[in-house]
Parts: sequence; C-alpha cells; structure tokens
Amino acid sequence: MAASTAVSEMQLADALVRVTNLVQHVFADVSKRHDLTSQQTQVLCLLADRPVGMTELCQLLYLEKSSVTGLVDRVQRRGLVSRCRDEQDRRACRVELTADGSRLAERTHAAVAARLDELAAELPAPDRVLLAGALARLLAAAPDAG
Amino acid sequence: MAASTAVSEMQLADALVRVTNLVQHVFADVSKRHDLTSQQTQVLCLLADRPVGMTELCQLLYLEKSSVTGLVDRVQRRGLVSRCRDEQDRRACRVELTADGSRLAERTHAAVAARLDELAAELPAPDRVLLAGALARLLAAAPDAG
DNA sequence: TATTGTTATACTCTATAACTATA
DNA sequence: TATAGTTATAGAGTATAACAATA
Repeated sequence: MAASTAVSEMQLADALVRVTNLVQHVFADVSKRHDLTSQQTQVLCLLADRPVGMTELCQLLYLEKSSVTGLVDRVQRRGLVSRCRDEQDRRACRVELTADGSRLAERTHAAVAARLDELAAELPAPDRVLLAGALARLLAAAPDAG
Repeated sequence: MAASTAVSEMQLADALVRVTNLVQHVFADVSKRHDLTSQQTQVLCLLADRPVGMTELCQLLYLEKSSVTGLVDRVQRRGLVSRCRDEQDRRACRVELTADGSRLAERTHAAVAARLDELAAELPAPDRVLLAGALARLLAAAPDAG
C-alpha cells in the first residue's frame, strides 16, 4: 500500500520506464522457458506476419546488418527460420519461419500476452480500456513506432 | 492516419509490448549519446538514490551474481562507480556512484525523461493524466515491479 | 553450513570495417 | 557506383559452475 502510494505520485516518464522494465522481464522469462533469448523471440514474432528481408529486419530491430546476420544465423542453426534467395533481386534474401519456428512464435506470443493480460486483470475493466486507448494514441504519435 | 487506425485496434498486451520497444530504443539512443550501454545507464540510475550491495543489485536487475560483477567491473573501470567494503558484514560491499557517475546518472535520466515527455506531449493533457494513472495502477498491481 | 562476492569459461549480442555479389 | 548481405574482429552482456572469504 505504501508502494501503491509511491507509484501513484510518479511522473509519466518514470512510469513508462518502469512498465518497460516489467514487460522486458516478462518477455525474458517467457523466452527462457521456451529456451530462447529475448532477441530470438523478437525475431520470431516479427516474422510471424510474413517473410522479411535482412535490410527491413535491420530497420525493424534498429540493428546493424552484421548484428542481424548473426541473429538470423543462430535461429537458423536451430531450425526456426530459413533464408530464401529473392528471385527478383538476387543480392537479397527473405527470412521466413519454418514450421517449428512458426509454432514457437505463436506459443511465445501467446504466453507473453497471457502474462500481461493477467497483470492487467488486476485493473478495473474501465481502466484497461483507458490504458489501451492512451497507449495506442501514444504509439500513433511516436515516429517509427511500428 | 492508417497507422493510427491500426494502432487503435490493438489489444492491451500488444500495445504494452510496442510501447516497451519504443522506450527501449529511447533508452538505447540516450545511452549511446552518452557513450554508455543501456545496461550501464540502468545501473547508474539505480544507484542514483543510494549505494546498493551486489546481492540487491542482482535482484533489482534480475541478473545472476557473476553478470553483475562484470557489469560493475566495467562501469568501475570507467570511474563511474566505486566498491566500498561493508564494515558490518565484511563479505559484502556497497557500490556507489562517483562524482562523474552521479553527473552522468542525472544527465541520462533527464534526457530519457525529456524525450518521453516530448513524445507524450503529442497527447492531449487529459490523456496524459489518464495514462499516468493507469500505468501507476498497473505497476502497483504487479509483483516486484519497483 | 550458509551467504557474499569473484573467477573461469562459454555463448549470445552488438558494432565497425572490409569484403563479395548483384543492380 | 550503389545496394544487399556476409565475414572478421573486438568488446559488452549473460549464465553455469567452481571457488574464496566471512558469517
């Protein structure tokens, strides 16, 4: 209850940072339970929608080319993604999930969502709606947020 | 505007994950501009309040002892923190900011807060109040969130 | 015996610079 | 020449296991 009072006096920026730490740890825990690193889970979840080229992957992850090469190498070595040569531009390649990778992407995404929903369930329903709405507007206002 | 519509249809869990990515990148950018890694900035900011022992630092960072030893080694090597033997329990030590470390901690914290406030400024004031309140209640509900 | 912290080791993550191959 | 991606190298971050010193 003392904690609750302290939290309620926080500035928005500090609250955002603390929520970020919370979500990061949820993400890390779920990843670990699925024998993945947070970065690997993020790659799998990014590829869940559709195959993505290395350059676009760099932009989505805010990483240098060589960092993404290594990241994709490691998940590929584990049989979770495959590289396909792009027939239109033969310099490029598309990275896509394998069946195993797709299964893991779904499971980890569901586990993260479940844990966050569990935490959010502590809030009254109207608060959840307000929170989701405000976050959505914040994301819409931020450049390059998705 | 299409992005805004898409964002507004998101689930709360997905919105939380996306805001987390946004804040992480803000944190990483600010760290880089101050020639620090995100982890080093986090250590400095944790120590801003008061000196902390290694074991407590492990709990705050959700890391193993040896990981924290290395992290503290690197910021100590840069003259940003110092280790002091605890006189009550001579196995333990307190890690505390140096004058340089304290200055950097203040600057990075201010820079992160400024950037997040700048993003939040895109929201109408009532939204900001609602968001801060809802995040505070979410943090209060989460175990070990602070 | 239990706890605090470090050391040894191995792997992942990341960036910079140099490179290959295609456009 | 410019772009897509890889390789080489180096340093930071992390975990596990074994260890030292103190409680």
